[in-house]
Amino acid sequence: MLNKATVERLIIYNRVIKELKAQGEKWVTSTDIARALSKTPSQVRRDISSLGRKGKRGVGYNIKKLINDLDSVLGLNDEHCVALIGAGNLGRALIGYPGFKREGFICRLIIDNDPEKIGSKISGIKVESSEGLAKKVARKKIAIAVITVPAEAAQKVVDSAVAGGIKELLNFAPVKIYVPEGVNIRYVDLALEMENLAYSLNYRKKNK
Amino acid sequence: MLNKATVERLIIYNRVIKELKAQGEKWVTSTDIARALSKTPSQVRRDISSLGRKGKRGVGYNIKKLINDLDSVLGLNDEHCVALIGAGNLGRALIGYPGFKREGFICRLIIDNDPEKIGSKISGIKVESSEGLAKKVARKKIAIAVITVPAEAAQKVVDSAVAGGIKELLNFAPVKIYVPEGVNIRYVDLALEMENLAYSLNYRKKNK
DNA sequence: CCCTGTGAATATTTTCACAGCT
DNA sequence: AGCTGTGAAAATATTCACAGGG
Repeated sequence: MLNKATVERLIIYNRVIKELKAQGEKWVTSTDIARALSKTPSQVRRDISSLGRKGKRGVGYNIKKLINDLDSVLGLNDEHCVALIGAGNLGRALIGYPGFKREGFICRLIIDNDPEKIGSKISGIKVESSEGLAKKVARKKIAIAVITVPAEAAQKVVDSAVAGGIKELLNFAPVKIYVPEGVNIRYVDLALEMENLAYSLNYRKKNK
Repeated sequence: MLNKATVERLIIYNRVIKELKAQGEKWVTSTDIARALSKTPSQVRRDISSLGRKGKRGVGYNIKKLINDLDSVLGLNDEHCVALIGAGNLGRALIGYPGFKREGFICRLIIDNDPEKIGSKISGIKVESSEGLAKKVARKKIAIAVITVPAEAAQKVVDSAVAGGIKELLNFAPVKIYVPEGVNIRYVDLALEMENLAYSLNYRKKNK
């Protein structure tokens, strides 16, 4: 298991290299990648060597082979079934996001408890209530749940999703969620991002 | 300047403690906070002591004073003027997000180049084109820009925003943005989040 | 000669462990 | 007795620097 920071960097390397491939490049060096990302070449080499891939000394990495390895390690060769839990503005924005489908994430289930939304369709998928969520998730073999419900509803829907067998979650609700050992939950917290900016703004002001 | 990881934790401590305050608590210990966040008490104490605040040995921290210090260090006592650049689904979701205003972030400028949107109002603010963006930003004394334009437009609007004096940006476009020394840009990258989940899903599958 | 792969060195972050105040 | 504040230790992460293959 690679560490979190390494995986995040590998994902970005993969993007950059795919960009180069699209431009017709065949080889890339650690220095090229590093420059595109404001990292050190040494770190790029360390990260790539953790994949086991061997570059050619004096030349660099073969782009095609490197992308193969990256896609394979990162799990981007298969499609992944996703459930969207919470069909508000944010949820709808995510589903409509072009990178979503392109990278192999297929939304197969949309859940919302607003009676006005239940039964309507979003991007061709019918909105269902959270009644029997665990079963719905299991039946559709959902692998990833994206949580965009209000904070107070989040723990409950996560519990149901986990009961339905989901082990990978992306949570947008600004609240700490407890999951059993072995379940992976990532947080995207917009207020937290904004507050980070407020901190550095404030720091700047105080130390002017 | 506190390090990034410490600031992120302090922001969360602040939330947890405000919650406790709302429940009528007057004192909190490092262990209480740690438990709510799955961190170690030792780390909580280190983080809080980096604020300079002194707790009471044998008792813990006075919640009211601690919140004061946190709000003051984190810059949450003042309001911050925000520009939303890109008024698509995601941008509109952000502006409508309740935590946004509550935490003191006021949207004062909305930019979009879709002719259908220009002149219309979102949350009471008129949508303007990106023409003369630097001046618009400077005139309204915007401190923070939230970038939700498509990837290919992102670098350009960031350049204008920075030319207009903005030093704090939150970027949702899935592309590396170059900013001058001294400008702070944070990334929220939904595809990256999803790909992280794909990695651990894949890892799980391979090592079953 | 150029660039990788990697041991060793360095830097950073987290945790331990305990003295000391209330 | 209980919990903080903090040196010191441990664990992690990053960078240096160079041997060695193409």
